[in-house]
Amino acid sequence: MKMSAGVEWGVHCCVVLSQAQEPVPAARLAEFHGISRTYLAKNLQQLSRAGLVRATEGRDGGYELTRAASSITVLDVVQAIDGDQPAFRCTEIRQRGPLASPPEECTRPCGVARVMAKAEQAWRSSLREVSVADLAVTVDKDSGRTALTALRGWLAEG
Amino acid sequence: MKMSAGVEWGVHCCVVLSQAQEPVPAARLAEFHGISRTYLAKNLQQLSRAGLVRATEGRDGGYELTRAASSITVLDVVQAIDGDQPAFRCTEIRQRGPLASPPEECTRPCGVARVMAKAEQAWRSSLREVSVADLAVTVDKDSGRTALTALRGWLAEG
DNA sequence: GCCACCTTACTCGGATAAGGACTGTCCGAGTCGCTAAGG
DNA sequence: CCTTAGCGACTCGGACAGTCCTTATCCGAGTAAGGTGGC
Repeated sequence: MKMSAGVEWGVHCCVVLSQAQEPVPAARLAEFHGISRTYLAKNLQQLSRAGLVRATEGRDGGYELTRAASSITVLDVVQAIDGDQPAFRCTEIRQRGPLASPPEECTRPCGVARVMAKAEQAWRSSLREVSVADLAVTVDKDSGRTALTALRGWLAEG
Repeated sequence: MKMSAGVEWGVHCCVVLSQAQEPVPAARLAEFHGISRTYLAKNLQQLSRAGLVRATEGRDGGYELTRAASSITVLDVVQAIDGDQPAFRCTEIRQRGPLASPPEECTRPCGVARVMAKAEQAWRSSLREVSVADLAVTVDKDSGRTALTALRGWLAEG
């Protein structure tokens, strides 16, 4: 099981955008993180489709958050980039083979699927508890309260 | 994010093995579930490497659980087949770019990685709470208390 | 001096290749049970 | 009748292709700002 690498970029980009007062171009976000400009664009498109960020075209355009960073959860970003389909997909093998369960007994999901679904529910709940704004605070604390100030300064340079 | 399809097979196979009194060949497990015989063998090998099942060669050989079904958790099976690496892998992008964090500030994992790790911890905890024996009971209940009896009868046929 | 238009440069978006992982398959090495011959 | 050697068949294990998804990249359509010319 592997999560898309773009998720990490997307989350960090949202943290950066939470500190910006104006649209930030994708190229600038890529430069800040030292990552591929073209591929990051693809991930930002997914954030845009999910409605987390708004894209402004033309000169002085770029990306900006569509709502307050405190109301964007990490789960929102993960699902926007990595998809919202569950990791475990039941293929209903209980209905196959010589002792297949008859369809009338299969009104509820398979027992295995229920266990997996519950675990993923716990995973999503944990990610839902943390917002982009929370992350920004955490990152700032880890740096000794200097990261956000430096970030805002760097953004103003552009 | 997608979990290997073999996980579903592995869990169901463990439930079957929990009802067996003698080794069950891979071919028979595949027949029971109506799935590919050759590919299932690959997944069973992973269960064997993880020490969850024991393989007996030669005639009347096959697979059997190495310990009580009540002490084999769903998490054990998932990690045996899908790997035990975390879904989220931090690439430390905080240490890249023009405002890279100096290494001396990076003694703790990145804030984003910590959130992801906590969520996966919750996911693993949920899977750890359910054993293969629990699953067998669940499957039996869903079938109106007929599945396990039928399964044991089918196994005895061989 | 003010307004309208045009040019320009910059932005995103979707369509297009390369790589890697998962899926699926095969055949060979090893082992156990059965059989048959001998004592 | 019991022991033992040989045989046969069955088992798993690792090595080998096919296919899908993720990763990575490019170029074109659209847009807003800024400059320029006219009024």
